[in-house]
Amino acid sequence: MNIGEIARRAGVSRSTVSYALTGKRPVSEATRRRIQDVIDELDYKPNAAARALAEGRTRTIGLVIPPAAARLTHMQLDFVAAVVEAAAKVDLDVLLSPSGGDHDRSFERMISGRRVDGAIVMEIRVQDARVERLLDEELPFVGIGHTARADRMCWIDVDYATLIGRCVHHLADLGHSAVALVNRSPELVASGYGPGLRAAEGFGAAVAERGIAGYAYLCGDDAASGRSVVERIRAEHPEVTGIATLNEAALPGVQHGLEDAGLRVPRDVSIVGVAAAQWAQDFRPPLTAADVPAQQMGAQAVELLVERIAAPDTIPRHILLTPPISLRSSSAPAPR
Amino acid sequence: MNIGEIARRAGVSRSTVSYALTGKRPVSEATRRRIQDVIDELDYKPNAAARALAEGRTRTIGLVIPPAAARLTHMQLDFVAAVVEAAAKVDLDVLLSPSGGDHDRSFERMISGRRVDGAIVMEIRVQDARVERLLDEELPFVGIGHTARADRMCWIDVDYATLIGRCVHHLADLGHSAVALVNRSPELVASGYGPGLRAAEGFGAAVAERGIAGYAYLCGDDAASGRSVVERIRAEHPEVTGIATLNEAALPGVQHGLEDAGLRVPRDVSIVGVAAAQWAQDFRPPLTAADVPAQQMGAQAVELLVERIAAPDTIPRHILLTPPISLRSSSAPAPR
DNA sequence: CCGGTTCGCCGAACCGGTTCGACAGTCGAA
DNA sequence: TTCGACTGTCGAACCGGTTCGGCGAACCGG
Repeated sequence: MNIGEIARRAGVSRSTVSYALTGKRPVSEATRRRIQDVIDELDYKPNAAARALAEGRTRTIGLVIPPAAARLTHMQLDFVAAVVEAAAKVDLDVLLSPSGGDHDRSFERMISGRRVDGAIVMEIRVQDARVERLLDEELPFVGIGHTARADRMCWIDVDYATLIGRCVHHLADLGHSAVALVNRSPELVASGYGPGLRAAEGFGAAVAERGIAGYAYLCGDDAASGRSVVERIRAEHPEVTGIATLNEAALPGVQHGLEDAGLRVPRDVSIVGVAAAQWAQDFRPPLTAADVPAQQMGAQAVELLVERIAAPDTIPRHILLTPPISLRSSSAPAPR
Repeated sequence: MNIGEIARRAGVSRSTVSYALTGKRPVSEATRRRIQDVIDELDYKPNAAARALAEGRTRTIGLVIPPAAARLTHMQLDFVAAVVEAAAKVDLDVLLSPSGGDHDRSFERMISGRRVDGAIVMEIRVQDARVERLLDEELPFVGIGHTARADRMCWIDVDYATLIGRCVHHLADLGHSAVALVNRSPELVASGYGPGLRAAEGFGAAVAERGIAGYAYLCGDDAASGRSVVERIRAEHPEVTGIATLNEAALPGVQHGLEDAGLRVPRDVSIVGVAAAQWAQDFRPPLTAADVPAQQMGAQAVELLVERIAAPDTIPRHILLTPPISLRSSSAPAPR
């Protein structure tokens, strides 16, 4: 069931079969048919490893996701699904590597074993060892998020500073005069997670601009942490009536916490977030949020990567997204 | 940067380098060190495609997930994460293929291109073309769910019939005398999705056994469908006070629908489900549910697959899980 | 001192494709 | 009628590893 077998049965040489298959050189219609018939009969499919070895490319892209320990947010999940789908559309396979900031075995295998033609790396840090590694392996890649040295790489990112800023403005417009930011986990932000850092910046700037009180909180990416951050906010700044967040995972906990404190959303406290559209809609009450277009980002990431694989030495392109805020039911005028 | 280069620099033959690397034949300590030094200096990593070609195995497993169009449930998500993690632990890479009941290009590439040593196939149907394909390619695989001819393959499944039965019994124990089943989508069940079929069976049996009224509803896998199924239930059988479900995705909608009807959970209506533990906990109110141990299933699936790759001709093993129901706050005695 | 093991390494073949140079045959133009 | 171009195919080399048979040297006991 290899190419030699096909060649023998069709009475031609192996190279002719190869050319008939790839179309890289013309083959007469008659032989092409004869070969095709044999192929159909045995339903032969070329061996991927052999082809990869000879061609020097694998027709596979790597997708580096956060380690399994940290469960993916809905946004990330939608993104992964979109990447897989977009890749399938252009006949690329997707190899998964669950790798954190430091490159581990899985990541290393993927990169230096040349198992992929390029990679999409999620959850980029401001300083990211994986990016350095990819740069000096000269493997094409696209980051979801960007490092401090943004010009050296292709990336797609969401403008968290602006979005969180808009959340604050939205709350201020509604009359809220004391708001809190529920950021991502301390570890993540400490490790230089861009969205966390930029959300804090954007929050600070917007709060200052509007002259309202703003308190930034870090919060673990889980419901329990969400609940306890509400307790802290209530204890330290009971006057807070608006919450802006990019921490999806904590939100159910935040909700529980507010309930425990006898507070209703949005009557007593408004919540505005940055989240996956579907998820924001299904939240109760439906969440006023900047809907991150994760599917679109996934498709664009693949597009960008394919482009870069084809032309690795061009100037890296960047895409910075700033989706509008969708008004839903979780925000309302401040109580008085 | 290939094995020949290493060999030349270390002053040995290519085969010796190979043996030093794999340990498949003894190499003197002195040469081993010399080779290792060269390898470290150039940080050489063997090319995966070449190795795969020569060895006849790829050190990669395939994970066949439902197509991206249908978003994954939390259960499935946890499962995927667990598989990736478990695979990484034994130095296996994971190749993703989003493929529905009919095998498509991506699936076909994976299987017949021999890109993987084995596969884990999610969302198995009672009759599944992919299973047939895998069987006649003689590629080791593990199904999540089982076909009508269960003995021919390895699988892991959740005993939905029993679990939904237990949900009914739980509701009956609480005094509910009219209950409804919110099943998965009509298309899915029509296509022979085992859990949907067996949930209906289990529901029917338990309802009959307890002598209570039971109504089975199919329901799309999304919030909107959840809302409308509640409307239908209210219209057709207003006496229903208990809902059993395995449709995670519809549940937020069910919740909204009940709210719209002025009904509170669990005061007016109890809900019992089969769902991912984490998700059930974060639901509001926390969901009484049979917590499907998705992480454990993922790990077991990998384990089973590895076993099967090592010994393809043994009798297929099966694992049927029946996790206990965790009591949370969504179920309560029937109102009277 | 000799014959048989054992140890350590080498060379060649192989895995299954792709690709390049060459060559025979046909055709058209000079 | 000859020469050049083009078409269709072949053979061989190559991609970068693994694996097997064999060979020389060291080592052993008799």
